This record gives sequence, C-alpha cells and structure tokens, in this order.
Amino acid sequence: MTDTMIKIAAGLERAFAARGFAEPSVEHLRDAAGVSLRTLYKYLPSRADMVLAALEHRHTRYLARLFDDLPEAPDAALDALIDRIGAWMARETSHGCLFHGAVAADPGSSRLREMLQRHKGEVAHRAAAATGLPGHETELLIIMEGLTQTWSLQGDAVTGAKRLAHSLRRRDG
Amino acid sequence: MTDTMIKIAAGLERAFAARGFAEPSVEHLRDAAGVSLRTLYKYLPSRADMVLAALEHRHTRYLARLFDDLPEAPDAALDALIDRIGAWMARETSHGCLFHGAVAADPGSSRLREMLQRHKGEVAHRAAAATGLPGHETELLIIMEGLTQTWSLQGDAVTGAKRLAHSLRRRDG
DNA sequence: CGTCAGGTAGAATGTTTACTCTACTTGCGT
DNA sequence: ACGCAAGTAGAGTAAACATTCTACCTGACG
Repeated sequence: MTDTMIKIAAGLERAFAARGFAEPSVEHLRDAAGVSLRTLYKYLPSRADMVLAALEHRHTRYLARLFDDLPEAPDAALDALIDRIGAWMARETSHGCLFHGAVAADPGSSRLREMLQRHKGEVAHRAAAATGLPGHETELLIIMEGLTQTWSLQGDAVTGAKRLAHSLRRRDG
Repeated sequence: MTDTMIKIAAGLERAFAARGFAEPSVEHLRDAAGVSLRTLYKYLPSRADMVLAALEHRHTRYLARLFDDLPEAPDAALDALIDRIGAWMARETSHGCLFHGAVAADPGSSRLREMLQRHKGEVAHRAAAATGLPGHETELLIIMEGLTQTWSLQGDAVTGAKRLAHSLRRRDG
C-alpha cells in the first residue's frame, strides 16, 4: 500500500529529475515507477498528480539530506549546509531546482505554486534556525537559491556562497 | 525581413514567458507572433527553433534593461542594478528565469544549455564590470540568481540582495 | 501591366499521448 | 478451499499536436 506508493514516488522523482517535465510520457513514467499502468493511475489519477507526488517525495528527501545531523555550532552548520547543497547538486541535479522547473514548465498550476512556496518556506525557516541566523531568512534563501542556480555555471559557486553567508554574521542586520 | 523576424521573436518571447514551454502549441505561438503558420515555419523551421529565438530576443532585451545608462559610481550602480532586477521581475516574469525554465523543460537540449551558459556568463561579466567588483563575478551572479528565484517568494528580497551585495565591498575577497 | 518576393488562411497528415478497459495472476486471512 | 485486495500485461480510443501542402492575396519595381 504505502510501500507501493513510495516506490512509485521515488521512481517518478528520478524520471522527472533526469528528463524534465515535458518529455517523459506516462508510459516512460510507468517504467521508471516499476509498476503497471493500471496501478500507477490507481494511485495517481492524472499526470499532474504524478508531478505532485514526485515533488512531495523530493521535498522530504531534500530536507533530510540538508538538515539531518547538522553540526550544532552555528558557523560549522552554515558551512556544512552549503557544502551539502553542493553535494546535492553534484549527485542529484546538475541543472537547477526541480520545484522551480516544475512551475516553469506549467506556470498555470496553482497546486504547483503552493508546493513551491511551501517547500522554499520550510527550507528557509530551517536554514535560519540551524545556523543561528533568525532575521536573515531572506538572505539565506537568496544565497541557497543562487548557489543552486549557479552551481553548474561557475566552478567556485560553493566557496562564493560561503563567503556571502559568513558576511551575514558580521553585524549590520 | 528582419522586421518580421523581430516581430515573431518578440511574440514568441511573450508567449513562452506567460505560459511556459510545455503548454503553448505551435498554433498558439502563431497567434502570439501575429503571423501565419507558413511564415512562422519559414523563419523558424521547428518548435525548438522557436524557443531558441524567443530566448535570443529576451537576452538582448534583458541586457539592455539591466545595463543601459547605469550610474557610473560603483555603489549607485550596484543599487540600481538590483532595483532593476526587481522591476524586471515585477513587470516581466513573476516566476523565475526564462532560461533556466527552458533548460528545465527540456534538459536534453545542448543548444539550450549553451544558450543558458552564454546568457549568464555575459550577465555576470557585465555586472562585475559595471559595479567595480571584478573578482566577484561568482558572488554577484549568486546574488542576482538568488534574487530572481526568491523574488516571488519573499517580499523583501530586493533589500536582502542589496545588503548581501554591499557586503562584497567590505574587504575580505 | 506584369511579375515576383513575401505574405495570409487554413485543410490534411501522421504521429504521439493521456487515459481507459478487458482479461489474467498472485498472495493472504479465515 | 475460497474470495478478495492488489497487482500485471497490454490493446484500444479519442484528442492534440507538429509539420506540410494547396491555394490565394498584395504591393513595390522595372
């Protein structure tokens, strides 16, 4: 039951991350999910639902990967966070954020937009808490988003992001 | 000749910006371009070419909008640049960067990726030059990208970006 | 006046796609 | 042993879409 759902969501996430949101047909999504067409539609009655499920799965995976077992010391947490984003980009998506990609592919969907808002909101909130920088949510989000978008374009994006992030602690907030 | 081409490219840019890259059919693109199907295909023999042409048009428009008549004083230029990005977001695209969106919609296209690279490279280069911050291309790009992605999510993204940008000038590069 | 480049309108074609339906299988609790 | 919940395999359907083709218009120039 929930087992099958997780398997489906994980497969869909992989498929959309690898080939974008426009290209993969439902038949290809079925192969990626490792399940029959019937079952796929039983859990997710439309292609749009498949996109949502993939993003939901990625959301929890992303949060876990960034925030689980982060160092307690604020400065160390900040560095670790940025390193982890770099590692995530290297392993999972060389090209940009999947949530923004989904919204860009279908800007008309309000469900997608709500999902994006919720995802980024939670990331920003937890980043500010973990690094001891409340009141700097916006700047932190700018740096994280900037790093994500820039990673594949500039080799030294991670060190640039760290420099920016540490400047937040030198009083002027 | 070139006149028609510009009209087509402008229309296509508008269409893709408003409705994303997946949804609009070629018939809809024809309407947006204000030209017959025949003529559209004469100038741009495939839908992929239409995407490329739209991005090319946006590229020149974006550069002009950000960098034309920028103040000469570095600090004023920096503020103006960030304000202009905010204004661009307000007027042109509430949701993210069109180039990243195009790549996300079709990650397999190397032509799109080259276009993205070229676009961002030129933006970063000109930003560093105009603000008197050579050696900070990467950090500037992170801030600009971060602002672009964050603009619709956090109300105070522009002031956050300014704070980050000015921290670049306080020696530590 | 004729012609030719460059345009319009829109029908036709063939493929692709999301989604549905039919028929069959398998493991588990009682 | 039975029945049922949950799955597989894959053919069928109706619409949408990218691309091509036919036929016609228009205005500037020699």
